[in-house]
Amino acid sequence: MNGRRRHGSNGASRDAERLLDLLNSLGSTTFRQLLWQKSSQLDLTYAQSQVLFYVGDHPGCHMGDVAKAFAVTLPAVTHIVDRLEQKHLMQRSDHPGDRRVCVLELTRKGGKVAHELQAVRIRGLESVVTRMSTEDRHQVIKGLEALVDAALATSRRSTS
Amino acid sequence: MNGRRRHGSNGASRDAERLLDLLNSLGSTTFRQLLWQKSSQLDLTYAQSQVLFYVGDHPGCHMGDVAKAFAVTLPAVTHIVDRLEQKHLMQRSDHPGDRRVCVLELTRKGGKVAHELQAVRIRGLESVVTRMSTEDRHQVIKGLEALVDAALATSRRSTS
DNA sequence: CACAGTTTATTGACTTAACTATTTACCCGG
DNA sequence: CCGGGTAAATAGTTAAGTCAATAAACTGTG
Repeated sequence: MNGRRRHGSNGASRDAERLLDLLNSLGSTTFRQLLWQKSSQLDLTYAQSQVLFYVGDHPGCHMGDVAKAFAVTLPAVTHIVDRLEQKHLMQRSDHPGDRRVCVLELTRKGGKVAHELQAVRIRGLESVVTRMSTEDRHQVIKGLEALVDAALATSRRSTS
Repeated sequence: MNGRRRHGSNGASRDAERLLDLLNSLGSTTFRQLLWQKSSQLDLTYAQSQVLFYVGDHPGCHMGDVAKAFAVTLPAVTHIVDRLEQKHLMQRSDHPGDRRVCVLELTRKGGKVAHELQAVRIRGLESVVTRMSTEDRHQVIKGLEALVDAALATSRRSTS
């Protein structure tokens, strides 16, 4: 059924195009504002918020871990952590056993801010999700899971 | 079937959380590299590529249109267009009938670069999409369409 | 132990991109 | 012709990213 299946690449190409369009819409104005408007109100830039969340989820991580997670160089991380430390949201500590490395942790205040920010982001998404049917929600979640899996598999293959 | 449907908001909240996770994965390293690595090879930053694509899709647009599309201020657009013009990828022209406005267009070279970049992006996504089942592809596309629609509806409501 | 090499992070100098506030140029309505 | 509003540019600042060089500490070999 459903003729025209000889070249899978033809369908894949059209799907890829459509998907690119959708991802662009997603990355654009509407969504970014929905998810990040609160950050600027708290005097946090996008990059600072990202690092705040990462360290919140990975307490005890090193500078290099952050750099790898966001695919930026170490000096970039140094600057961002400097600023988060100035705002008393994050703390560098010594690593016992290797005095070269920094151990990163959120301060109590940092934890509170991260939590609050996450709550706002979820509420923003909720206001969108409640406009969707149960079916559509299920579809987008399942679909994105498959997409992310496929992307990870692809990148693993190409980097190994 | 599938009890626990009394408060829709409970399910919506969990869906929103899951969705946020997925969107974060999408925005992170893997995907950004897949879609934007070629830009830096061509000495184009993320912002410059975005504006290049926008003007390619909207020839004859004004500076203010670009600013609105990306939700940035006009001075930001001025600088980016300056740089694209230096690289001979874009051109400002006079608007006949209103000499305040700039009319933007890609040069022939700019059109070529935009086309090439788009092709690379699609190929990158193809390499991911071909790892997905037909069903999953359909699901993610349909799901994202619903999500984008819902987001646009939400933002229209909140800004009006 | 000593010394060479590697790894981890910081510093400095530079570019790009964003902002606010201000200025310039122009259109339009009285 | 003059004032109000709009489109873009300019000036000055901050943030984030790059590369290159440096500092400090671990590691492993002679």
